[in-house]
Parts: sequence; structure tokens; C-alpha cells
Amino acid sequence: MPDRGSKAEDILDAAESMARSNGYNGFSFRDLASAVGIKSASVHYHFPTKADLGAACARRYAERFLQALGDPSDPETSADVLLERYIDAFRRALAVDGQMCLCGMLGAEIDSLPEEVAEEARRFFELNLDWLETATIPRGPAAPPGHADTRSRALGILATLEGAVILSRSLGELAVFEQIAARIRRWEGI
Amino acid sequence: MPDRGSKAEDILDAAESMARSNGYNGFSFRDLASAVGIKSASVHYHFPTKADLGAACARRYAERFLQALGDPSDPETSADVLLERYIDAFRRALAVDGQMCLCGMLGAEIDSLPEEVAEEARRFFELNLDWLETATIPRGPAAPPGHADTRSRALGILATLEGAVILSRSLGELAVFEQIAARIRRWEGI
DNA sequence: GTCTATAATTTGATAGAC
DNA sequence: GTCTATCAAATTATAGAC
Repeated sequence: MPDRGSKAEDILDAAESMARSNGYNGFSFRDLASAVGIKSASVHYHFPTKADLGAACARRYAERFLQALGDPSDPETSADVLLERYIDAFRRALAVDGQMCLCGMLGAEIDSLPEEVAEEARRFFELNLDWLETATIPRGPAAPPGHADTRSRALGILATLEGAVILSRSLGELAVFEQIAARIRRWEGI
Repeated sequence: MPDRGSKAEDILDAAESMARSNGYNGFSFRDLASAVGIKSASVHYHFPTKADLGAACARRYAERFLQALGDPSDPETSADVLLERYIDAFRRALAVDGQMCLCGMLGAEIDSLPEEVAEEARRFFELNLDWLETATIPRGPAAPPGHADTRSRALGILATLEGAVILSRSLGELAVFEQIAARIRRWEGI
């Protein structure tokens, strides 16, 4: 990962923003260059190909996303709080930036992505599912026996939140996301 | 809508397929032309601009989608059957074509779409929500009093299914969709 | 309706000077 | 590291012949 505040990071910032708004096929090296204040040839110095850039961008996004979620197996943190933290990660994408989850966008476009970029998008989803499975496992001294439903529950939460961002943005109503999030919470607390 | 079997319809077929795989920004008039066996200039004869084509394509998709769903207020059809029919509409997109729901894709890309195309995507979502709200209203002689939750339920179902298609395609596992669909069914039958 | 030809612009990418 | 200059290809779109 490039240094904080470096030009390479500026480029990744711009790429992330544009990919989250317009998709991987919706921005060019020249768009990035003018956003960062350099020429497109200089962008190629930092990232030889667009596939390199896309993969680096998705990898950084996934890293930060997971880092913001914290440790899902921390016994100090209840499953309810973890779920709320997870919902909040998607709410931020929508409310703060008004944009898609990067990997939700890449997931939709997956057929048209260079393999290296598609690979990072898949990895994002798998890491998210792992996190959710761990976070929603019954915990504490009085924990009931674990059940095989944990995986399908994780899939349901992830799919619903990705869809909620799309729907909320399309309809232009932030409240749509909140209504859907409220439903997820009501799926009960384990 | 163009005549069945006409060249304009062939173009719409190709455009729908490519947009559902690669997104609106992921195909060109030349791609379409070669798929249909004509030249790109001839595509412009049928659809002057790409925005015209995109809007027509999304409109036809929405029309067919809603038509396949049938009447959600038919008193002969139970809410369970209607929900199953709805899930099946998304399953078909995924299982038969291996592609996205067109409007799920357009919804993700909404920021970068020409206004006429974005408008059709929004309309698809609104029609779907209307259908779902009607389909999930309590019915029959012993119907309980309607509750205000119908809207949020419709949002939840639509978002979850759009997300399920993305996730299922990204992970390359059809079973992912089925697991999520099974969860929706278990949200109970009203 | 479909073609050839072409315009005007944009794209990802490279060579080489500084 | 960034630039100018440039390339080859692709893009949306139009003009005009058939």
C-alpha cells in the first residue's frame, strides 16, 4: 500500500471515488489525472495498467473496510453491537460519500473486470462473510449450541445491505436504507 | 416497443444481454452491430443515440418483468405463491442467463447514466415496490388489519434479491442465491 | 434499412526529454 | 516523478450512396 499522503494515494482516492460513482468502466486515466492535478502519463508511472490500479484500489478498500469493523470475536462486544457496526459501515458509504460500496459496484460489473480486479472483489465478499459469521455466532457463558444457519445469515445480511445501497441511491432517499437496516436488526439478535 | 422478431428487437436483445453482463458503459454500438450482423451505422438508424437505446432497453425489460409477475391483487393467489413467483423472477435472471437483473446493474451505475436511462431504472424499482406492497398485503376473509410495515417489507425483499444476484454471481455459486431466497421466505408469510 | 466513409473525441498505453 | 508528444484503437455519431 502506498504511503499516506503520497501521490499514489491521491490517485487511489480519486479512482475509488470515481469507481464508486461510475463503475470501473466509467472513468479514465485522464479523468484521474485531472482530478489529482497531473498528466495521464504520470498516472501510468504509479500504476502501469488500469487493471493494476483497479486491483490496488479494491484491495485498499477491503483492508480499510475490514479494519473499521474491528475484531468480530472480541468477547467484550455483543453480537448486537457488532451488527450495528456492520450496518454503519454501509451507511457511511451511502450517507457520507453518497456513493456505492466499491465492491458492490465491482460485483455488479464482475463479468467485465480484468481478472485481478474481479479477484479482489470476490476476496472482499469472502472476508465480509467470514467477519459476519464470526460476529453472529452465539457468545458468552450462556451461549446456545451453534447452528448451521450462520452462513446463510451472513449471506443474507451482506446481500441485503449491498442491495439497500443500490436501492437507496437509485430512489434518492436515504431513508430507504434506514428502513431496510431496521428490518435486518429485527431478524433478531444472534 | 418494436415488433417481435424485428431487427430493432434483435438489437434490444443484444443490448440487454451485454448491459446485464458488462453494464451500460461496458458495450458499444459496434459490439451490438456485430452481434446482430449489421454495421454500427445501422444501429443508429433504429436508435439514434445510446441513451435512446438504453432507455428503450430498460423500459422493455421492466414491462416484461412486471408482466411475468402477473396480477398481485388476484384474490385467487396466495401471498406465499406471489412471493415465490417474485423470487423466481430473479432466479431466472441468474440461473437461465447467468446475468444481473438489468435494473440492478443500472441502479449501481445510476450516477453515470443519461437521465432518460436513469429514469427508467427508477421506474422499474417503483413498479416493483408497488407490486410487492400489493402482493404482501394481508388478504382473504380473515385478513388481519393492514399495517404500515408493508412498504419496508417490499424494500427489504427487493434489496435482498438484487444483492443476492450480485453476491451469487460474484462468488460463482448459484446456491448462494437459494440460501438467501430461503431466508426471505422465512420472514413469514404475510 | 443497410451500407461505406468519415468526422471528432476519447481511450489505454509508450517513448523519451527533463 | 512529471512532462510533451504520440500512437493505435475504440468510441458515439453523421452524411450520403444504394
